[in-house]
Amino acid sequence: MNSKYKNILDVESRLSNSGLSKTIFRVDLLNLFYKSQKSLTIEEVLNHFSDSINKVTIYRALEGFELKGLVHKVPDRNNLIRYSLCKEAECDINSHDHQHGHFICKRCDDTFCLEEIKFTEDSNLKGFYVEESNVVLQGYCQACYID
Amino acid sequence: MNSKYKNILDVESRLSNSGLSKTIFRVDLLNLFYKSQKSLTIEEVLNHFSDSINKVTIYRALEGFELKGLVHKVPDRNNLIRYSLCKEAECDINSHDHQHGHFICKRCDDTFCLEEIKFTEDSNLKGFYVEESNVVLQGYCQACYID
DNA sequence: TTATAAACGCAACTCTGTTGCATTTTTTTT
DNA sequence: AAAAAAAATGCAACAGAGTTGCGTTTATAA
Repeated sequence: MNSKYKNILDVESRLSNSGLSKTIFRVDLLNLFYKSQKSLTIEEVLNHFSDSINKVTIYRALEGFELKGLVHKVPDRNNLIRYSLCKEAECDINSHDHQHGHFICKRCDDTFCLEEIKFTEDSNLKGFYVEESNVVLQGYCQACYID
Repeated sequence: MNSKYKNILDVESRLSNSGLSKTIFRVDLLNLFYKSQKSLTIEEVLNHFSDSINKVTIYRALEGFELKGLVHKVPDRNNLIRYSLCKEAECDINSHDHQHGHFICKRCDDTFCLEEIKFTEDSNLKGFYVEESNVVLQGYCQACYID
């Protein structure tokens, strides 16, 4: 059993367990996130499917994935909707729990999840009830940092 | 000399020192940020001026303010353009230097700057050249947290 | 296999933000 | 203080991301 096949199995069970239909497109879409291991905008998803999928379908699929705890929105330099895969241990249908950071590249505009960066909540924060925390770094990623 | 008058003087000199024209609108706009001490969207600015100012003028004024280091963009829950006042000590025409955090309320969608939250850069971050860092917290602000 | 529910595609639409250009206001120069 | 130059403003038209409604198709449950 190769890793690709295993991947698809995992993906299908994640969809089923979340109460989402296992359509060809949704399996491929979730697999795309697993394979690319990066955050994606709607446009990037559209390009990957060579415009064979309607953009509305993409918006709705990702909206559904987010609701079920499969993906989460990440900040985007151009204020676009951008999603990243959730860790199975952190999120589910009931709640998202993200403590990791994000890095936004100022040149390629990509957003990366940084699992090694954790922000520990300061419960002394007066007047704010904090549910999620998120560190956003900006700069240049390896590919774009040529001085 | 009351505080309001003093405020306007400061505002006018900040505009002049930045090489911006002291138009009635721009003085009022910068003053609005000083007085309200919160982040503002274009819509909120439009409402404040009761639509007497063209939206294009607001976009361009804030774009200019940002370029000169007077205001900075802050994350917005609805992916809108949202600005907050810069500290004089931190930013100028040459560069923005923000180390403070932001809190986004999930109910009123407001964004607050949290000066008490600092994120210290981790220079061990492999493969990323970090220029700016920003902590984004989400939850409920005091006004909206009614359990 | 049929009934029910979820997902999809299309078209039209809303909304935020942008661009070009003519006009006005501010600042600089003489 | 007047003229010239530069910056700011308003209008209209536009661009692009994201949304909504609805009829059709596909998947799931009975």
